[in-house]
Amino acid sequence: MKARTRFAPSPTGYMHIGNLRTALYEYLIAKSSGGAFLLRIEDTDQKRYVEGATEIIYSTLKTVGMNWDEGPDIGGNYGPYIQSERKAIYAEYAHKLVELGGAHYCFCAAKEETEESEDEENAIPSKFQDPCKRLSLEEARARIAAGEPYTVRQTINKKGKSRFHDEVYGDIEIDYDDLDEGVLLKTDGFPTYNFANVIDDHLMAITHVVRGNEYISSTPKYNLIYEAFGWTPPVYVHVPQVMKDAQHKLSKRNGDASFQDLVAKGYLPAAILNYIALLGWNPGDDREIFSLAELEKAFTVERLNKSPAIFDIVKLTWMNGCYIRALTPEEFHRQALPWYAKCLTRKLDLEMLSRVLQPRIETFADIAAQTDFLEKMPAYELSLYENKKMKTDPAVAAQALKLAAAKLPEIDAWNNDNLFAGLKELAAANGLKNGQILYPLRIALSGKETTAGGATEIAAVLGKEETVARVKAALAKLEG
RNA sequence: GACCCCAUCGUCUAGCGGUUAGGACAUCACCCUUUCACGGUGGUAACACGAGUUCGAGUCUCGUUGGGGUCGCCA
Repeated sequence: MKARTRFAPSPTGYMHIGNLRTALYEYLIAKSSGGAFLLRIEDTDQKRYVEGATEIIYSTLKTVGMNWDEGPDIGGNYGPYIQSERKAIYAEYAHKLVELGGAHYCFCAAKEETEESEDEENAIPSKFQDPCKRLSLEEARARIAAGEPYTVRQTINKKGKSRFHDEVYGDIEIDYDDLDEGVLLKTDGFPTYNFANVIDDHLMAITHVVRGNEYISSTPKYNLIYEAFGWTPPVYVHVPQVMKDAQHKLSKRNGDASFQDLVAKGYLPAAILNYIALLGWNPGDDREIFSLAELEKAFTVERLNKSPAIFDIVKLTWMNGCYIRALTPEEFHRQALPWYAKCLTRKLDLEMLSRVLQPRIETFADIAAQTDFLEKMPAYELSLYENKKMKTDPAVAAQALKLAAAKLPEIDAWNNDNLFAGLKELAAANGLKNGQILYPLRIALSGKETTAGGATEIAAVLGKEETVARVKAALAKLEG
């Protein structure tokens, strides 16, 4: 069976990780069955609309390669795909639902927005009992005709248990008495999510509804609407939350990273996508590295998990390192260039630098910390030359650097292999261990005990002139 | 508060009645090595608790505890 799924975000700002993961599962369900993945913009709350949010949604999906088959920008046979353009459709179905007995007109004033009072947490919400339910249809229509503002509110008269099946959570049973008669069509004529999602999913022939498990409790209400219209509900796939820690879910309000933030921090879109796929899903074997195409092949809803998963930036970082190392050297260099531009102005052998950095960094943001000494030689203590393992101290360093200062200008083909061979030879000729010459040289060139790359690699990146200058400066410091 | 959901190493997870409870990240040790990193080897580390069912329970049932969610003219 070819599945039709939809990603239906509301344009309220950035794209958060949990959202993207939901989109991914929707995409995978559709694609693994040879079906269609569509994009629908849920902008029925004009108060929350954020300028540019739709573009973020488009660009995020495109960046990770999740292309949609139908959507606001490309159209399709079930449009329009922006809810604000479907207002008339919802009104039509809302009135029809009233006639079918699944809803009623309501003239109650909107519930006032509760101030953030200190006892808000202690307040016990009670089920709303709508007095308008007793109004006759004629009476209600007369008031509407008279221009009175109204809403369409769901009518729930059923008794007993509502049951539905969820692909992840299994069979769920909720008492009809526990369901709220929520507003379906607002005073402004826009539908609420509770109504629009049912109408659209049916009209757009959606077969699988994938959404956060916070919707489990209200799913029976949606089923009642499907039922009233005589429609078949979709297959439900409720997915667990993506958490920041055991208590809090990942959210922008807590300052948690969005997809855009992660990319800006030097994470590769493919790595982010791979990581979040595994937050709540696993292939059943030990594989962890998946491209989107590979996920399409391996994905099945049966292997979706039902417990919440904590987003672990440390593991994402490791995975990003895997993706960075898997890049071709040319591609790595191309992607590193803008990061170099941010922190380096000196003339350096950047291609050599890329070769040094690629196996050592986990995110592109690591570049700055790994290269700061290249830009400007930092101040350092003479005691840095003291190293037991390398058998060096300031005296050995002075001797080694003096030899190096004489040797380095003679090296013409300035590359790592030549430098290393030359200095190794120099050490042997003078009865020194490799480390006794290379370790002091690194200090002289970097002012650091440890660096990405060895002494000769740093020299290769710095170039002959700067290398010789730094060695001379170090000698002066040692003898000073 | 009512209702719903969840519960294996610190984290992501495998496990679908019989396992020395496996893998990955992190962490520790060692090896490799011009330091670092990569890579390799090995170690520490988990079935929330209590009853039941069963010859046998991480796996099934019930309860307890803990956590999350819903109860908006937000989605």
